[in-house]
Amino acid sequence: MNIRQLLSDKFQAAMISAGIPEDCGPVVAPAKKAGFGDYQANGAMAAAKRMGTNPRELAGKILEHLDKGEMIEKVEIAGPGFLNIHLSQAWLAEQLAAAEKDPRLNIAPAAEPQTVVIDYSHPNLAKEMHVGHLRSTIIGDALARLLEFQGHKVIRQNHMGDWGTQFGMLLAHLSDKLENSDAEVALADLEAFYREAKVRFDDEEGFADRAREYVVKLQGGDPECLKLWQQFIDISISHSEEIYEKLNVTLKRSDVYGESQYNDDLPVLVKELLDRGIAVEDQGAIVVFLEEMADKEGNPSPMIIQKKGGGYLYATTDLAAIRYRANKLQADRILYVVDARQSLHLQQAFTASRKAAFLPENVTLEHCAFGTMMGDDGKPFKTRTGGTVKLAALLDEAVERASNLVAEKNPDLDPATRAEIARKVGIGAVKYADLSKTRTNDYVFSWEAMLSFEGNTAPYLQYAYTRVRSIFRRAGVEPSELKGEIHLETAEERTLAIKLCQFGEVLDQVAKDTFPHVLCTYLYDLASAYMAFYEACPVLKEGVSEAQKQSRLQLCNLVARTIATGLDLLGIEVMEQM
RNA sequence: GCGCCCGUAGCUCAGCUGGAUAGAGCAUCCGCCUUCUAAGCGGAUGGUCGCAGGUUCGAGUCCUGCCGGGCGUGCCA
Repeated sequence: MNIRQLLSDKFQAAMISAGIPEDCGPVVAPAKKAGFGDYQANGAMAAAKRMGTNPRELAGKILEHLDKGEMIEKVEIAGPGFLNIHLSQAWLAEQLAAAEKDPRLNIAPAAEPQTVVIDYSHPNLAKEMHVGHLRSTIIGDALARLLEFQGHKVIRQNHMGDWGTQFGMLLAHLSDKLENSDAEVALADLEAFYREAKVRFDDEEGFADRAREYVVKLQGGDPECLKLWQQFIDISISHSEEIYEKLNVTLKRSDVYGESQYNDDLPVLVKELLDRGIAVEDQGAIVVFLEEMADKEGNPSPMIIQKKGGGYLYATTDLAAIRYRANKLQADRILYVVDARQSLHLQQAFTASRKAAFLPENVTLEHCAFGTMMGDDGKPFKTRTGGTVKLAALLDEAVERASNLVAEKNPDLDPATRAEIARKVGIGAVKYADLSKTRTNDYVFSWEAMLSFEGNTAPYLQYAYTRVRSIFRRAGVEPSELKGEIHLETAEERTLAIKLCQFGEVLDQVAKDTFPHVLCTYLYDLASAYMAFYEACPVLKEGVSEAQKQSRLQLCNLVARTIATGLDLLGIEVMEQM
């Protein structure tokens, strides 16, 4: 259920009946301030300007043609031509009752389900996952969950960096190591392994040459070499899986479709582009010149797809991936949850793939860009010594910090429960801190802010959830036993009711714009509205009638379910107590 | 040089297709626990929305120019 859409349709229809051109939108939005109704329609003023008439009069005319239905209680004209919409109390209560009965909270699955490919996480197998992979993994996973909930077919693509010249050095080193141990042991610490290989590559006589031989052998499909490489891949993926597990991320081994998968297609693709005249040789390299992205002087933007020496680049792989996703995977929509700094490269890949007609025109390519994670000092997030922060260490620290706080707030919990709560709170805090910021901006990673548990944080939402659950425990009632109508008597109940009813339109918006922070803001507003309700509207206390109690318990339950569902779509867990 | 992004309260951030008096949280100050978890609630303080023009009934939002910061920019990913 999408209130905004329903109102937009109604007002659009009224505007057309009133003789207003169809391309004048109704501009419906939730009311900006208390006292301006629940929603407002601001389209009359722009329309009046277009038509050269008086906006207030036009607003009145729209009202004459408006079908208020069951939904709208009244509409008032205000100021220069604002239409302040008051929703019907009975209608709101009906919607809540429907949500209460519906496992999906009255959220209908998408009318036209799409196949959505989401490219996210993409760790580099030569290195352990570090903070650089965090945002893509968290944001991508949230989008995957949300689109899936909406009924779309989501295909996760973990475009792992499992190929490239650095593998020569790694395989040469691994080959030596395997004389004394097995791969599992040799690769227990990927970072150390990488460093050792790098040192040998730089310093050891003859090693660099061997590394280069391995590259050639690997690319030539040498079985021994492929076997080594496969072991490397398997163990590296296991490392990533541990992180995904800790992070509560849905990526599985079967979602891995690494760069190497496109190897066979690269020469084919380059040849095809050359044959079709889309790519040309220039200074020894094969280049696609994109006039579509030309600069002021008209110089086309160059995209190299094959190096002078014959090697391929990630641009080549990206083109192959687009073709694969659009055609083999039959995607309607392809999302790239990739660092904003790669914006130009992706634009080039998108433009080139259009130019080459690698995908049907109606298939969209969307760069869901995100900014850099910064430290408290405003510089890219690093360890004290300037090193890369490993994700495993970061997550452990989050849980440990949360554990200390849980122990402080609630010392009576048994150790096992405490550990479980600390895990959910710590991981949730890290994820929520990231998801709640506009993804395109850089963001400051601060333990203090995310674990202060105050304001717009995961623990605040989790706490709101436990408050509801606590009421049910105390009442000795199961949500399924609730009965009677929902009454919206106080201002707090009404505010809460409207918030609850807005869940659907928020999900629609996030699905469309791919900005998870919009969902976070919504959940925070909902939790805040619940906290206010909690203070003002007793549920189990003396003097509360049975009917009122039943009504309020239903509101409580809807809050809990909406928060739990919303957080679940963000990949964050809730708990019964904290 | 060119391109993209950012600049909103002391700090961290919202502000949706241009709309009514620019909003939260943190910090600071003042209140609220014998009753549903105070990881909470209510209130106060705090902003020439980087600067200057322009578009119009109306600009934090759109356009132009400048200032400041970040990132990217032909053979890494």
